Amino acid sequence: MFPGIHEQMDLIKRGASEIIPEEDLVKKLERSIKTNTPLRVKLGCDPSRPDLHLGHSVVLRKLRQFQDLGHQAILIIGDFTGMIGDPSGRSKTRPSLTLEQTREFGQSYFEQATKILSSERIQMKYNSEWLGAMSFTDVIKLSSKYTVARMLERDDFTLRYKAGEPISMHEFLYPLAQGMDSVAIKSDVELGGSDQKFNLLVGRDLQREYGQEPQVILTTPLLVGTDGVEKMSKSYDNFIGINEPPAEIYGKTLRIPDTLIYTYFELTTDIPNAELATIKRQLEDLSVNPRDLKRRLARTLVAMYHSAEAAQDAEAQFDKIFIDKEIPENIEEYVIRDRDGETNVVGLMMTAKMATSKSEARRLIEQGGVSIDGVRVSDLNAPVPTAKQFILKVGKRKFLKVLHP
RNA sequence: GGGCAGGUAGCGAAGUGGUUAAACGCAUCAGACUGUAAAUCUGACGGCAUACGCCUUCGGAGGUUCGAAUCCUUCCCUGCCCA
Repeated sequence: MFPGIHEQMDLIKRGASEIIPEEDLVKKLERSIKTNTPLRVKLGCDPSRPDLHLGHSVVLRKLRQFQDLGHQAILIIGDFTGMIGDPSGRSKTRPSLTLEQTREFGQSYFEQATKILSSERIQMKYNSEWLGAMSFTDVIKLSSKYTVARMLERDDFTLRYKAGEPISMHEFLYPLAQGMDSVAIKSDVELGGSDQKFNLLVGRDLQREYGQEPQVILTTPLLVGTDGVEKMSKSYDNFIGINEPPAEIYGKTLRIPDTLIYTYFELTTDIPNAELATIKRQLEDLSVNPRDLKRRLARTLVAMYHSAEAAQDAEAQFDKIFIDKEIPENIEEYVIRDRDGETNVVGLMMTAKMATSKSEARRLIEQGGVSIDGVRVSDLNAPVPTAKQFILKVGKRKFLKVLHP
């Protein structure tokens, strides 16, 4: 029923950043094959940000591979831990959420995650189920199992501590809470981004404390965002969301720096290893224009989250707008209503939400960023055209079809 | 509990009574150049006013003053040291 051990390890190791300890994973797999029992593979989700992006997809795809190998995926929605906010990689305390908010986000997270995961061999659990049931006594017992010095080993804590930045007590509880998740579901393997390493290791310690065989941890690299500098994250606004429309995914992908092309192919697509090697070579010897590889990457991603047709479409639209400088086909429409505020272009931009203030609208016009039906608006007092409908373009990529009632 | 240092625009960081809507850097946005890449260059970057100018901002509240981010009182928040 399960593929052979080498076949499994090959797939599992691909794109993994660390497996700790690897020999334990081999042992677990061997036993799984022998006893015909799937491994319980855990992935904790932080529901504080409800929109999944390619950065999340890296580890989700890893989980998917385990599913494909016949193992059991267990998605933990951290509704309870979401109230703490994971301090990983943060230089600041995160805002805490209410249980209700995290629940809501959790549901949406699951829906999005299943775009990547298989609907077979998957379980979803909210960790409030067991964490919420713990008494203060339980929490004291739990915290007695870890020392302050060990907590401070964690890079981000150390950095913050040395920099004189605040660290709240409850943040120390986060790794412990996450570790309890592993105890609660008796996980064999836990996946996470490489910034999760510490938390995942705590899970091992706690399982041992609670008399279980420690989980193996597998970390995946952090995907660099579209800015080419920071890790992909909503708060840096450098993300490509898996729920975004085809045109967005396509356009954003084409805007990533060339240096990321290979990594994106490697971590976010299913392109076979042999192809990957070719791409790497092409990028190195420049036998292919990097732009063409990037276009392929963009098509691949749109196809993954939408469809092959959508990918073709997105590319055609893109070329039309940016290469032929034409206007796209499906533009949002706006019907003029408030005639007082919309006698000139500046007012129209405001009410149609193409600018956040009149000052901004003026600024955009002054800088030559606004055009109507392809003609640059140069007059700050330019009246709204009387034509039945016209195309308002702001910046490079914001279009609006404006209609008179 | 005591002592000290801080809280300035998205972030970092100047500014200690008036010419400060507030230097500078980063981020952002627009334009040029391009492959909507990177790099680079130019400009903008609180709001309202085409401009003059006006209004609102420097943790919160109150006060002193012709005038405060800058002085005083008080409250909230943070870090460090001592106990």
